[in-house]
Amino acid sequence: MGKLPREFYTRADVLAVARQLLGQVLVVPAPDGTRVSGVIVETEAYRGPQDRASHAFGGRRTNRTETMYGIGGTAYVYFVYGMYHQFNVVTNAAEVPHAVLVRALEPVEGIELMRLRRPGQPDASLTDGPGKLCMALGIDRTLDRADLAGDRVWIEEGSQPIPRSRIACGPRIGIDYAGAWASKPWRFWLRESPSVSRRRSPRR
DNA sequence: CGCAGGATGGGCT
DNA sequence: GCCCATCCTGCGG
Repeated sequence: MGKLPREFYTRADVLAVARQLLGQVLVVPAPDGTRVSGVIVETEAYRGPQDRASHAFGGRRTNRTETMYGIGGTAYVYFVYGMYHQFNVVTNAAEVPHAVLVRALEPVEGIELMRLRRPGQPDASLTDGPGKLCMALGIDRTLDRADLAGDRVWIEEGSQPIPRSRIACGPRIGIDYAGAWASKPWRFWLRESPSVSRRRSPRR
């Protein structure tokens, strides 16, 4: 399976990109060169500068948010809560700060290494959250601004197309401060996936 | 199972 | 000095 082409990311509709990232495969090579990967099963769209929940709300442009003003197909990785990282994909043209947060994966390759990186955790929670998947794949700020067309982190086409009926949507998580924007249904997930994040979405 | 509380540090007002 | 696009543990039912 090949890497998703630049044109996948540079499209103007960040909601479409967020939906269509479901089923694709996020890959990060381990230090020994082996692959650690997972199928993307949950995403959220962030549409700055209008979107109050976006770090780029109001056109805010700082050293951290500068990444989002790059061209679609760039990794935006930042640090939160003093101990976690979040992996996002920049979309749209340069200077348009849109991005998609990857919230959960279904582990595919490198599961042994994921277990070492997530000691004491059951397999079911190796990558079922945005901070967890970064730990499992070894994603940190050194990957901020990485080009997804490069060889440090990338996304490959999944093996099967995802029918629309398998995709669910709802409000984004952890952005209650964002007023009306907090209720927009810009979170997308694969309905039947056991790996979708648990927080505020109790299993069945 | 659910929920409360703590950890922990960079980013920005 | 306050705010987080979170996770984990421990405790109660």
